[in-house]
Amino acid sequence: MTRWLDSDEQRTWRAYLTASRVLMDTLDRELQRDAGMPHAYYEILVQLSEAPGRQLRMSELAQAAGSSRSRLSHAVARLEAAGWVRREECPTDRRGQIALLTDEGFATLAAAAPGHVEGVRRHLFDALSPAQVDQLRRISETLAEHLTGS
Amino acid sequence: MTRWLDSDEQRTWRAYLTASRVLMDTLDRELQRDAGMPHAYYEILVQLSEAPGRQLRMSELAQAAGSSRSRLSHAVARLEAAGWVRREECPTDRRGQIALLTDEGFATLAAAAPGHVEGVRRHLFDALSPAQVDQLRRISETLAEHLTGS
DNA sequence: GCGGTTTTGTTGAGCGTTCAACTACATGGG
DNA sequence: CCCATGTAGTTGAACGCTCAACAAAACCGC
Repeated sequence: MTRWLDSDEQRTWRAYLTASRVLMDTLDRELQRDAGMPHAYYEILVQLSEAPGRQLRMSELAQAAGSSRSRLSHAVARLEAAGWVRREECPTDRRGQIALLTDEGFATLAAAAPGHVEGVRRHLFDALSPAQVDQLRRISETLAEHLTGS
Repeated sequence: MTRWLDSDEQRTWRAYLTASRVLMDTLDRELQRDAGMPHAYYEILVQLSEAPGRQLRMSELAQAAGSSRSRLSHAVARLEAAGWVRREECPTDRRGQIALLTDEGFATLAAAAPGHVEGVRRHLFDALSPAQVDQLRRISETLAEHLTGS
C-alpha cells in the first residue's frame, strides 16, 4: 500500500529538487572559483571561526558542520595541508583531537565571506518576499527537527 | 559594500542548509541501501521512464535530470554496465547518442519507486501542513525560475 | 580494578562528480 | 564548396564522500 504523491505533491517535490540542486550547485561553483574550496570546507571554517577560541573537538565540529566523522577527518587533513587548520591533542581526553583555525585560515575565510554572502543573497533572498523568507524559515526548522528527531 | 545577512536571514539560511542537507543525505542513503543506486541515477531512470519510447538524447536527458553532460556520460556508462540503460546511435545526427531504458531498468525502477516515495512522504510531506506544502511549492518554483533565468 | 562495551578519530578502497581537453560532426557565411 | 564556429558526447585525472574496518582510549557494571 504505497502512499503515492498526488499531483500537487509531485509538483512540489520536483520544484524543490530542482531549486535546491541548482542553488547549491551555483553556490558551490562560485565558492570553488572565488575561494578555492567547496562549500563543505567553507562550512567547517565558519563553524571553527564562531567557536570559542576558534577551536572545536573533531566530533563537535562534525556535528556543527553536519558532517560524518570520516568526512571531517579527510577534510581537516586537506585543510591542514592548506595551512588553514591545525590539529592539537585534547588535554582532557587522550583519544581526542582539537581542530584549530589558524590566522591564515581566518584570513582566507574573511576574504571569501563577502562574495559568498552576496551569492546567497542574490540567488536566494533577492528572489523571495519577506513573507516567503519567513515561511522558508519555519518550513526548514520544522523539517530539520522532524528529520533529526526520528 | 557587502549586503550582509540580518539575523532573521541568517537563521533562515542555516535552517535551510541543515534541512536540505539532512533530507537529501537521508533519501540518498535509503536509495543506496534499498535500490543500490544513488539518487542522481534514480533521477536519470525516472526521466527516461517518463520520456516517449523510454528514450532521450543524451543532452535532453542531461537537462531533464539536471546533470552536466560529462556527469551523465559517466553515469550512463555505469547504468549501461548494470544493464539498466542501452545506448543507440541517433539517426538524424551522427554525433548524437540516444539513451534507452531497458526492461530490466524499468523493472528495477518500479521496484525502487514505492520505497523511495514512501521516504519522500515520511521525511518531507508528513512533517508539513498542507499550507506549508503549498508555500514550499511556490518558493521552489520562484527560486528555480530565478536561478535558471539569470 | 577487570573485562566488555562505547566512543573517538583515522584509514583505505571504491565510487561519483568536476573540470579541461579532446574528437567528431553540424551549421552558416562568404 | 570551404573554413570558421558551434554543438554533442566522451575521456582521464583530481578530488570529495561513503562505507567498513580498525586502533586507542574512556566508560561502566560488578
